[in-house]
Amino acid sequence: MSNQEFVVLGQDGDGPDGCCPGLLTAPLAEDQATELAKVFKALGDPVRLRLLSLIASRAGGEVCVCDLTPAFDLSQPTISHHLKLLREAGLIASERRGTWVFYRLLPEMTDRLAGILTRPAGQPLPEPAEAPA
Amino acid sequence: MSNQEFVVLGQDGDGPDGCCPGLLTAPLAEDQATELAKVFKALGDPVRLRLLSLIASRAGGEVCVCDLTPAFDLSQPTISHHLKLLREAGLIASERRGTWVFYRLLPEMTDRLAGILTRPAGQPLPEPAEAPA
DNA sequence: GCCTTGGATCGACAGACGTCAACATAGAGG
DNA sequence: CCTCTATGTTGACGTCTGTCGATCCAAGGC
Repeated sequence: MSNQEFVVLGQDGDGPDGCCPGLLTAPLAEDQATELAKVFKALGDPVRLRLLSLIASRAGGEVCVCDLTPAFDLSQPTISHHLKLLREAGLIASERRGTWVFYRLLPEMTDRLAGILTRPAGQPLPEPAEAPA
Repeated sequence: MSNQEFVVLGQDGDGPDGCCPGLLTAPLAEDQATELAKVFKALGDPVRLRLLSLIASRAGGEVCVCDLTPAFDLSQPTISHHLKLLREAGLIASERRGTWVFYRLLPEMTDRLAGILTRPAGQPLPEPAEAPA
C-alpha cells in the first residue's frame, strides 16, 4: 500500500513560477497528451468525481474506505476499483493503518491540472481569419 | 452549426467572485458529478486533448478543420467525431464560413474547470485521524 | 490455531467508446 | 443542374470500461 505508481506527468514543462505550459498555449505533444488523458479519464466518471470530492473535502485530510463505501449504491469491489483508478492517476494515495485503509488527496496533481487549464491572463482573442492556407 | 448544445453545468453554485464551489471543498452532489464527468470524459482522450490544444493555442483563436485533420494519423470522420464530443462538452464552438468550418475555444468552460480544481488557498491539512466511527 | 472484519483481486458480462469505410450534406464554381 | 471539395452522419466492428459475485489477503481478537 501507500504505493505511488502514478506518472509524474512531465513536471519539467512549465516555468518555475508555476505558470502553465500547455493545452491552451502550446500544441501539446503526443506523449504528453497521452499522459494527461489518463488523469482526465480518471476524472471522467461521476462515481470517481464524488469519491475524490469526498476525500478532498474531508476535514482531517483522510478518509477511511469504510466511510466511502456506504455513500454509494455500489458494491464494495466497485468502489475499490474506482479508488484504484484514482490512485493510479496520481490523484489520491492510500495508507493502511491497522485494519483500515485511509485515502488522502494528492494536491500536486489537482494543482497541476488547474494550471494546465488556466490561460495566461489576457488572451488576445483577435478577429477571425478569412480562409485557411 | 454554431450550436451550443452543452449544459451550463450549474453556474449558480459558486460565488460571484469566481471562487470554486466544489470538488475539493464540498462533497459534490450526484447530478453535479454527472455533468462534470461528461466534460472531463471529453478531455480523457489524447486525440481530443491535442485537438483542444491546437484550437486553443492557435493565433487568431480559430482553426479550420482542414488544418486539424492532417495533424493526426486518423480518418476525417474520426476527427469530426472527436470535435463533436468536444463541442457537446461545451469546450469548443464551431462556425461555418463558406466551404470551411472553423472551431474556437470556449474559455468559460476551461476557466470553470480550472476553478473547480483549485483549492481555496491554504488548505489546513491537519494530522490524520485515528479510527473511523 | 480459528473466526471475524475490512479491502483488494479475479473472472465474467453488458454497455460504452474509438475507429473506419460508406454515404449524406453544404457551398462554390462552372 | 452538375461536379468538386470540405465536413458531418451512419452503421459496423473490436476494444475498453463499469459493474457484480466469488474469492483471497491482512490485521485483530478469541
